[in-house]
Amino acid sequence: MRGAILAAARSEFAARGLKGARVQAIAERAGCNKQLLYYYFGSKDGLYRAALESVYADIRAQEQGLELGGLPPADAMAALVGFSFDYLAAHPEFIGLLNHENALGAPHVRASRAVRETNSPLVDLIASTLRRGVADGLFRSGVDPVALYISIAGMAYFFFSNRRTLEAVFARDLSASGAVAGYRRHVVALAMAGLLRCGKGR
Amino acid sequence: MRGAILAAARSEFAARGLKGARVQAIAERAGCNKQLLYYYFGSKDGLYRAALESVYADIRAQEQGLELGGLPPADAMAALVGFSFDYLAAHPEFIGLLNHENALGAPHVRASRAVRETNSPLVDLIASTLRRGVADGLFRSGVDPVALYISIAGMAYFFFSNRRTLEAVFARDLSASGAVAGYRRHVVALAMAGLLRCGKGR
Amino acid sequence: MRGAILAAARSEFAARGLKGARVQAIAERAGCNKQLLYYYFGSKDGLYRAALESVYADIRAQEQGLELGGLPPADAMAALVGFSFDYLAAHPEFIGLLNHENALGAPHVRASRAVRETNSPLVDLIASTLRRGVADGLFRSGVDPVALYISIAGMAYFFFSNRRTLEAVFARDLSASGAVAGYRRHVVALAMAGLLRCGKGR
Amino acid sequence: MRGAILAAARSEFAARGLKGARVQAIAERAGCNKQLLYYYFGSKDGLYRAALESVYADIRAQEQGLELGGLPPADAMAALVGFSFDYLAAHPEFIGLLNHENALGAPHVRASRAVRETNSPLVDLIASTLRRGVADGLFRSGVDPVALYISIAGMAYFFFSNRRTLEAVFARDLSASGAVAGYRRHVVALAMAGLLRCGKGR
DNA sequence: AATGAATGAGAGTTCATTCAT
DNA sequence: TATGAATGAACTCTCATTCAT
Repeated sequence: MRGAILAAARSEFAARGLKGARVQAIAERAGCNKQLLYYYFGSKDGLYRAALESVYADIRAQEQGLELGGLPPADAMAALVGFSFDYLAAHPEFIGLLNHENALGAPHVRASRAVRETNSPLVDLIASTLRRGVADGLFRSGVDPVALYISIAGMAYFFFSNRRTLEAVFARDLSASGAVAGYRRHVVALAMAGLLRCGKGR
Repeated sequence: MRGAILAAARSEFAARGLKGARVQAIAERAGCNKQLLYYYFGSKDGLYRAALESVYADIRAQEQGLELGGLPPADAMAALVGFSFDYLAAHPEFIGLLNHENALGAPHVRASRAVRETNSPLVDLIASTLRRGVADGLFRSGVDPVALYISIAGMAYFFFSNRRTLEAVFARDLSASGAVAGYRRHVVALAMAGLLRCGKGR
Repeated sequence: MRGAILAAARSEFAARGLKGARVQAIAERAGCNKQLLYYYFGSKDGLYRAALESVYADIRAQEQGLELGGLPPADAMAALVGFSFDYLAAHPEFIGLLNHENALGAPHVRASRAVRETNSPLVDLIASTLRRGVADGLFRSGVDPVALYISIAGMAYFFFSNRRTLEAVFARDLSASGAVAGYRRHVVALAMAGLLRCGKGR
Repeated sequence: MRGAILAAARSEFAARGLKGARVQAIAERAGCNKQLLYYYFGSKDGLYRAALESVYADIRAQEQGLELGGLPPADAMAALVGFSFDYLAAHPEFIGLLNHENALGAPHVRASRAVRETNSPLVDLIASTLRRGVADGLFRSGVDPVALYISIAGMAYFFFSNRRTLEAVFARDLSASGAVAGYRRHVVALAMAGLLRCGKGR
């Protein structure tokens, strides 16, 4: 039951934010009554924090499953870009929660030790892959791994996060599987071309 | 007074979204009382729509001011990337409004003819610049202008939109002017390197 | 214009009562703006009083037009009953205004000299007709003219005033002209039979 | 508590109508806070419907308690007229609710199955009593029972419903117990005389 | 673990009315 | 005579939360 409440909370908070979400709606989705949420999580805010931590825990688990050390740097980097894209494609709730949390100024993420420690493994992975690629004479040097992570994630994140307005202003269906796949190729190509030294790897 | 209300609404809706924003707070910021909002805009929703259209009208005006036709393709493209970045840096309200609108599924943007017709000029500019660059043998061919716009905008948008959580998980200050300038250089470099054919333009 | 406002006010107050009526709606019906109502009538309440007095003035004028002195008592009485019925049939606004005024405890009617003096002519007419009929041996004696007026008016008033609920609970259309005419015959017959001494007049 | 709210609602809606009634006032009369009304009845409108149905249920119950089958037709009819009068005398809330409901066009009564089925027993009682009286040669024939019900009820209803304006225009106290009793006698006499064939029953 | 009853705080909206022109 | 701008006062309704069971 606790798990069901948490899952319902993730959806509801992702869709409507902390204040916009309705305790009643979460209870209904979870198939229980409101008071049980208080029994388990103390308050709406407590439930929100738990939901937020649970999505960060999930992405951390997935990232730690990545085994790219054995791959050549270019393949490893392409896999990383693809993973970032695919994870966001598969987890719209993660995007919704982050957007609302950022709108609030991210106080809960700041306050949560568990969350703060989440993304480091991915940046480490990027840093080491970059180093290997530079050492091989394959990648441009001087690329900041954090900046690279942000730009790679941003290309995918913005596509999914702002899909509805983009569809409206460009009069394009960006939800069709073909459109998503096409954009994924574009992102991987742009990122790889942006990293590779000329004359190499193509 | 009407203008003051609209400006206050832009801030408040950007910060808290349609439901989260308080009519009272908007009135206070505008220096009038709540009822005047209803007098001018009919409802909270009507005011929200007006605020949304006003920010789109603003960005359209700025984009139409861009005169890149006379520049060489590479310079034009670099200017475009820079403009996208700088506009978002200067207009956090635009980001806030868009995020909340997307969280709702973008019904107001869909419904607004004025907004739907907004972004085309920029994509046309990208498309013609790309064509010129490809004709010069400078840019890779086969790049979709809409995808390119989304990826360029996304790199900047995500940085500003998710700055707070990124600061928390990477334990970095991304708000310092140096950090912003550094990331801007990264984005321009990555985008240009991603577009140029090798051996050209560098 | 003043007349148009008054007519609009009669409809609106009849339909919704003093508090339920909207100043804005009255102005729209009259084809002017709200502020003009204040210019002419000072306040919503002042307009209400004017509307109330105008309908009472109208019914008084109509009643005073009745010339029944020359008719035989039975004919005169039948004409009176018919007139009461027909007036209410033709003036639903009168009914609406009276209902709402009574719901308030009739403070405006009490306060208005003009209104207080309205109905006397009709009761005088009833009283004299009754007297003549009793003198002729035609009518029962001992009938109170005020009570008679109330019962005669009530039979018609209730029919028109409560028509909608009566239609619902009796599943009958009471608005068709046949239904109204049938009920009118019933009322006249019942009243006349109730007044006549037996063996007389039939 | 639910019952207390319903009773308070009956008074308040009867006195001021659906829109005129104040939720706050109902709550105060019931001795609870506003929100509890919403908890039990969902909305002001829902509470209004419940109040309306409860008064109809009450009058139905009272009517069904009438046992007139064993009385001679004239006595039965006189009892019926008296009952109608006395019920209205004792239940001013019923009158207030009906007046306001009719002013709205009776949408709630129309929509409520429970209410629509209410009044039939009384009309059946009138119809059978009329038949018995006609068969005995006592009553006039050709009297429509529904019309008879409306006229009988109307004589009483109008007296109570419009008492305040009648008092004002006739400068009479119609609220004194003597006045009410006198009018009651008048109504019973007029109705019975209106029904009886001449030479019978007197 | 689960639920009906109850409440304080606050939100959006409506409306009569006034003022300046 | 006519109108745009502005406001105080209320009103309905929603919501997170608590308590007793």
